[in-house]
Amino acid sequence: MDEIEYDFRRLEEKWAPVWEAERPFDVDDSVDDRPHKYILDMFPYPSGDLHMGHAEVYALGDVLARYWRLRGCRVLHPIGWDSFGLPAENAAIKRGVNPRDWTYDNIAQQRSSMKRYAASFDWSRVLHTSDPEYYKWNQWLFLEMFKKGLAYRKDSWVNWDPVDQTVLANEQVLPDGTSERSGAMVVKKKLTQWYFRITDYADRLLNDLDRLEATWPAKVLTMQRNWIGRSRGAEVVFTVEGSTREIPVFTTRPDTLFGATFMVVAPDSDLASELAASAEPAVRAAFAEYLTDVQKKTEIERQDATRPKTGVFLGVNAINPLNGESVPVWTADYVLADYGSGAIMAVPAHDQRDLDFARKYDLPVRIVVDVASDEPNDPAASRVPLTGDGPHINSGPLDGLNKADAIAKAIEILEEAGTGKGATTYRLRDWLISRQRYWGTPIPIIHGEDGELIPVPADQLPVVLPPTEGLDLRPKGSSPLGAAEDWVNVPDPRDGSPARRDPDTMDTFVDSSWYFLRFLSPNDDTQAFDPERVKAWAPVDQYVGGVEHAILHLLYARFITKVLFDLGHIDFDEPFEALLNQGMVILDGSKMSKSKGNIVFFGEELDKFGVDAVRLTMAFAGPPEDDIDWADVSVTGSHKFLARAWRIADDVTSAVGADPSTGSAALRRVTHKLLADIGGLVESYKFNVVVARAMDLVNHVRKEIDSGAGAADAAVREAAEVLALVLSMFAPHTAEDMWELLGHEKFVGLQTLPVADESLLVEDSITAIVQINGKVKERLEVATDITEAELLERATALVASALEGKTIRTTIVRAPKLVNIVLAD
RNA sequence: GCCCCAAUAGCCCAACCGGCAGAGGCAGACGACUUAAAAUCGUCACAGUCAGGGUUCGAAUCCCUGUUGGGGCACCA
Repeated sequence: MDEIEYDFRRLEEKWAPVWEAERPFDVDDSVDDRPHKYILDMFPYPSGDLHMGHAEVYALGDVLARYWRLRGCRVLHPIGWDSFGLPAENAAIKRGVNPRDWTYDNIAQQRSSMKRYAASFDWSRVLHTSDPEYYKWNQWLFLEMFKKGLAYRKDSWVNWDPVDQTVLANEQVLPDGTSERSGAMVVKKKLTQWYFRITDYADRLLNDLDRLEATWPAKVLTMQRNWIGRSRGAEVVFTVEGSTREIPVFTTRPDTLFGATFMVVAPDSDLASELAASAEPAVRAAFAEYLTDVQKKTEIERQDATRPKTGVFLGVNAINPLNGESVPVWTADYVLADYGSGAIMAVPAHDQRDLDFARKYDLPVRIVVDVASDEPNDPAASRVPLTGDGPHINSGPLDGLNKADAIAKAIEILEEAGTGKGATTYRLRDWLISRQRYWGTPIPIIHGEDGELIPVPADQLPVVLPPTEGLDLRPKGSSPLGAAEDWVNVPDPRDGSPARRDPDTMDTFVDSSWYFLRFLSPNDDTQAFDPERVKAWAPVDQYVGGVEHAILHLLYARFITKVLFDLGHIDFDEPFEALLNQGMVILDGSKMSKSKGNIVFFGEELDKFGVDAVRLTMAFAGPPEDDIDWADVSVTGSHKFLARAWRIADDVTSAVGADPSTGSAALRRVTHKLLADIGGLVESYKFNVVVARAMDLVNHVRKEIDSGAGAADAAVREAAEVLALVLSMFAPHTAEDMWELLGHEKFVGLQTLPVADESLLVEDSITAIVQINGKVKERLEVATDITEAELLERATALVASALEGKTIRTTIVRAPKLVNIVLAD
């Protein structure tokens, strides 16, 4: 008797070298008419070794990649590294090593862990965003955008991280006002920086989310919609009294123009300074003092909506273009300089913030919408503004109209008079992409002595980072590259006169916003991506990654895709057809962290239970989007199941090709039911259910072998083969070995899943239930094609005693499953 | 404060269109094998679906209210 037992170490050592040598999952550029599927897992950042979060995402992504291969598709499943970024640089500074060495050492470690984990990646097309061969095309992309005016410089208030000593994009500042990277409280600084004009794409980025409704998580769609934050309304131009100076305001409620009793300008806006400058000295002093106060406030203080309103009168009045009324102009920090025009008309009767301010400074409150209510409607007394709908009053031409009609009418009047127009604004701001740090893609711009911005000529790309030798990488508020004299001083491409390179590097989110295209032709040194390959593979059919990128990375990738579409480089404008966000791996109800000491180590889990058991556990723990509490799952249980499955393949004694129709029909039904259901289950991400069904099949086969048809039955072989195929998605070593035990040639992962035989699924009898008043009373075996009349007759006969003396009010018959007899009371 | 999602056995989770609450696993009890243990194999038990109301012949499933947990947004005019 064969004494070999299931031993995950033996299987890993047996199969890893075979896959490494034969590369079954590499995809070449040959033409192939199978359907193509591009399955992409978010590529990792190389900080240390892989952790349990990686273990989850790469297990689940691989289930999908391997599933589509079993379905006969040609699958592209690449991997690479998002290897530029601050952590590398900070770690390098701390340890005195080169950020490049630190990064590539970590990549080497992660790469070997990833290979051990046996995800079916195409290892022939690995890319690292920190390779000049990659970032050359990042620079190309930047210049494409620069030429179209989509990359530009402006002087503005920016988010400054005082720890990392660099600017941050709005998306990198957390709601509490801290930096998502360093955790430091972000401060505002006025600096000239590079931006991408993402706001030009706000409408499309918002509207196109509708197309992703069925295939992206609702949560991500909501977050993106909130982030873009479109508001429709009107721009209304007020004029400063006794001057020609104009104050444009944005409002969503132009219908309440007659209720505007004052105006508010953001204190940190240019407009406020200008207005104050021409005011009398007392006002100037008061403004200066207020501005200083405001700028001392942290973001978190400023954003606290419950904070009492403060402000200063600017000493001027402005004329309401609709009714000619003169209203005072104030400045207050509840108005933001960088939203709308940085100024508002205040309608205290119908807006909470304006009402709070009016009450504080005793400004008039005028009701212009007659909101129906039983309570007395007096916002000035109740402190509650009237935000409902109703006929307008005190509003001249708008009187009697409801909200929607009054808004339309107000815009019409403004447009006719040339004092305003319908307008839309967004919460989304332009994407600030320059960073004052070393380890990133150099911005390929040369600053001429005359201040001109000159693109680095295409034949001089890439602009390669200078060596770190002699550079001080410590954060100091300006890019370390500026000190690399040999690098930064270059001849002006126009005439050879002295010029300087732009010393900043790009936000690493630029790198990751198009990497999915580079995977299609990673070694092409003539272009960023090959249009033929793009046509064959893109867009990505299935993207898999963490919800932490719900806004940042996904919004940027969508934006860049639309830019590339507009520039004619690609013919689609959404990068990711479907998105799966996996949850986190946690421990004992909380996030794993070094400081809490509650960490499960990736390598240790693999050592203890084996790669296959860990991967299977990731899939089996629950719905993929839920968090997995490692304390709640049993990797041992997974291991036991795999051993049980493997032994079945070992037990099979029938020959390859044995005709299953001669075998156990009951077992065949279970096997084929799984085959029939597996597609729907995997495609709706119910991997845990697939595993449960595979366990069920194992239980049935075991029973059949031990106390049924026996190991030689052909249906047992059929079930074992299906098991090997299904398990290849979760447990590649075990499945490959089972496939071999069953007498087949490698590779199980390149096989096609058999189609379910429908005729085996048809049951000829079923258990019908008999209810009285909706309560189950009896069960009976009936033919599946029983008629309603016959079913009712048999059911009635069965419960005859219970019906005695009762009046039947009605009967519900759902043949062949159910009869419900409803009695009159 | 506003919006969204969830709640099923001791635990993790299933349940197609409203039709017998249970597919699977963990933990548990018992048995077989064993000198014994582990491994293995087998058997068993356990909830009426967060609470309350409604619709329906019939509700875990649909509707309303609330509780708890999670997430998002939050001075964006």
